[in-house]
Amino acid sequence: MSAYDIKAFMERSTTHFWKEHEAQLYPTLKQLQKNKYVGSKEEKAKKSGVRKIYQITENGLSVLTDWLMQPPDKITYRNEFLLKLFFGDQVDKTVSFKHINAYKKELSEQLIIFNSIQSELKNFKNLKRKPYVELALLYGIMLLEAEISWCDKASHILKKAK
Amino acid sequence: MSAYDIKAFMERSTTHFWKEHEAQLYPTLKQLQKNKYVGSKEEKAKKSGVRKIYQITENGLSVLTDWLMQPPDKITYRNEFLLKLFFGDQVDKTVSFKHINAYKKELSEQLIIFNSIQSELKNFKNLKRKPYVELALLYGIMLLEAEISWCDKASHILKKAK
DNA sequence: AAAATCATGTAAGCAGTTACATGATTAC
DNA sequence: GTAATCATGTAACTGCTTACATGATTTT
Repeated sequence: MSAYDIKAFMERSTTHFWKEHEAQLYPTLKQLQKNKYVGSKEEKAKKSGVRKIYQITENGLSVLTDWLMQPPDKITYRNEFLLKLFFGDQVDKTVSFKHINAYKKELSEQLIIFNSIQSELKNFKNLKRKPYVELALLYGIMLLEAEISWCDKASHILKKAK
Repeated sequence: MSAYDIKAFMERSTTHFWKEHEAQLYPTLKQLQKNKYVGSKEEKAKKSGVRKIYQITENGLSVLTDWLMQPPDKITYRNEFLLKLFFGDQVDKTVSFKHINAYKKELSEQLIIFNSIQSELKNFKNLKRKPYVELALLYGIMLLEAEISWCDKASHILKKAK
């Protein structure tokens, strides 16, 4: 794939749990090539100039699978929404209600999208990767549902608080 | 509070949704003071040297409350666990099972901790901030429960996948 | 005697973000 | 004609992480 293709692929598939900026993608691929984890060839681009097509090397694949097999690193999780809510006593209570309601709306919209992706996925019968896509999607759906139900409880807690 | 106090406070309270490294804390406070958002005075430290006690200024408080009132920014969410699982087709299926089981174990241990914090919190009767602490804690508990139940479903999906 | 706590920070390197720059083609 | 798509990247800045440095006191 080209950097551009990778970007499009990520936007379609990993965007909800892993994003990269284009400005990070180009130098990263260059670095990977320097380390011989990927090779590249050039093609005529559809509209102008050249497309650089990258392909993983044998060594790159072995490094990748090694990485996939190791337990995931604990990476920093940050939730600005919760941070603001946690210090909600510094502002008027209506502010927290607004934040919760806006958050719930976003979550609900996202859930609709995930549910429709799930329906579409059922039509793909002979996709080898299907169960792995399903897992990630189900994770998204279940977490969204939990967050939505938290929103309702949270509003309730705030309401009865003096 | 001093930088050291802030660090201790964060570890007790915000650690599950916002962490900062000490090495970030010291220069950040310096920057805040330069911008007149905080002032500082020096005290004798308990064990050796001096303690720098920071206090928010009027202007700092007004900037803070303005920030609290604005809807949260969408910050990058990254989940390395899901990323590895998503590409689970590149490695043996047992690898994904292991990842899921290890993840579930971690979540369960965390849930026990959160539940005990929740029990303790009930004893604090006249804490003004209590409902806001409760909200954040409940969020953690509900999300953990959802993730744990996802783990079981995920194992099941993988089991019936060829 | 060693490790943890209290308390301050600096330095170096890597990662992430935003803005900028270029240019053809295609869809509205 | 304007916006979106295809396709590449660079530059400048900001943020994050790891390691290092110092030193007294208290707990194990």
